[in-house]
Amino acid sequence: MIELPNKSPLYLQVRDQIVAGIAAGDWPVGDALPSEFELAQKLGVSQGTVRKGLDALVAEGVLIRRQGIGTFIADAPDAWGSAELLDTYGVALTTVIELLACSRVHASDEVAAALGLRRGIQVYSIKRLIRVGADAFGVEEICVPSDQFEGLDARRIKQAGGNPRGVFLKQFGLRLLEGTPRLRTVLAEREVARLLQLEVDFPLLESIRVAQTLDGRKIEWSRLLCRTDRYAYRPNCDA
Amino acid sequence: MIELPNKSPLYLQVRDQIVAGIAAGDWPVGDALPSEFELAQKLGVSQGTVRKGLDALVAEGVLIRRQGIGTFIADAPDAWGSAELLDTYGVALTTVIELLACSRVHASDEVAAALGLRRGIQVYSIKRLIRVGADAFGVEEICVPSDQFEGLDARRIKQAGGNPRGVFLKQFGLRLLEGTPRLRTVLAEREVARLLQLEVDFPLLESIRVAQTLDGRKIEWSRLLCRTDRYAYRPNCDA
DNA sequence: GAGTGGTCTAGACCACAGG
DNA sequence: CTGTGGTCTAGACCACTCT
Repeated sequence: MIELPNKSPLYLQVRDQIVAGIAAGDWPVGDALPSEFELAQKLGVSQGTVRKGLDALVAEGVLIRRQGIGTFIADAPDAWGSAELLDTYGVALTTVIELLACSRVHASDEVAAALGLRRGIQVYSIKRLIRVGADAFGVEEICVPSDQFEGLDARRIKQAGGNPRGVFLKQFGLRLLEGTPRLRTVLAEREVARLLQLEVDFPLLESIRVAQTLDGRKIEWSRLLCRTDRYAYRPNCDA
Repeated sequence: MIELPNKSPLYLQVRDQIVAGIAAGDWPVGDALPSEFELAQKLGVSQGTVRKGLDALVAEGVLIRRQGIGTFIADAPDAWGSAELLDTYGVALTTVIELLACSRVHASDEVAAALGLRRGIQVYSIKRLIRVGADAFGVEEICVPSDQFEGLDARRIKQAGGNPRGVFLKQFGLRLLEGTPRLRTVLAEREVARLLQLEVDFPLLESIRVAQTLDGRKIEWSRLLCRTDRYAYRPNCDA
């Protein structure tokens, strides 16, 4: 394609061009990319090479192919939605998410370390309650550096159907890929116990993840605390 | 390739042929497959099609490609080895596995249900202790139907370096692909508490997985019970 | 029918490992 | 040097969706 004697394979350069185009907002969410043949011509490579370049993005869930129709920019799935909740007999349950708060706070040392930020820098903290039916299943906290998401607030998240990832993508142009969780069991502290209507020190499952942008910058830290006496949690770790 | 008007794409048929060849023991663990061009000629397809057919198996870890050398049958990774153990600051730790027992027992209802077996049928139960340094981190139980692994015992597992998957593959010709875990927090029962040198009711993390063969038969159930007060557990769920 | 993704080929060249 | 995996092309055809 371009004249630069870049030694990386052409299909990776194609991938990078597409990623750059997405980041630049060439094609908003839901839009179709140019066809594989168009892209091939525009980039000066063959259709097969374009196809291979897009394969990885399709596998990552960034693009969606529909035979006979086109290739589309995928919407941002909810961070929580990428997991499954099972009852004690393995049947999948559906959940409802309730936005509790979105506030600007100082990053805890843990969050700062995980995201490679200076200690005490400001982050947005988004708290959500996850219900299954009338039952409170878990609470989730999401932290992102405030300088990358200036003006984030509960209103904007609610407008996006309560999905922070949707706001990150559509309002701030950042798509996040989930990392694999770090798991522990912890005992419920007072605030969490209250939200989940459990006694203090009830044993909970903690799942901490760091998500990164398409170009590999770690940018979101999240922690899920949930009860697993009535349900089992099945993370899904692609990324 | 073959004359059957099979409507599945050629590269999937190639994949199936290779899988069949592996199952038939055409190439033992560590052996090289014929080159991509040889396979192409033998199967009557082009090299690109063979390559695409092998891609999935490479991604699944069944095959290993080495540029300039060849494509090799991968060894069976230890089920536990596919996870990571982190200390409280995110540094990866190495573990040592100790085989505790391998016995023939009646399947619990849970195991039978997970593997689609008749209730109470016989299974082999393999128990292992996972240490980090001198510290007992967790206990793992693996159950497989006894009729598929006639003659399995502790001696054979020890000969394979304590890795049951190695025995399954090399002695019984069955390669297993890991499923995603179902997670819960549970309280330590007496036997587990004793093995981990913890008091009864100490909160543990439980991770239950079902692994299946290359052709999709669920055949192994495993449960890990581990302490996460000093360590964090990071499963790795590819499959 | 026209346009899209999905597959396949034959042949070419490159990058790498080994004798 | 040869043989391997790894990339790339040009062109072909199929399968699907929409109009």
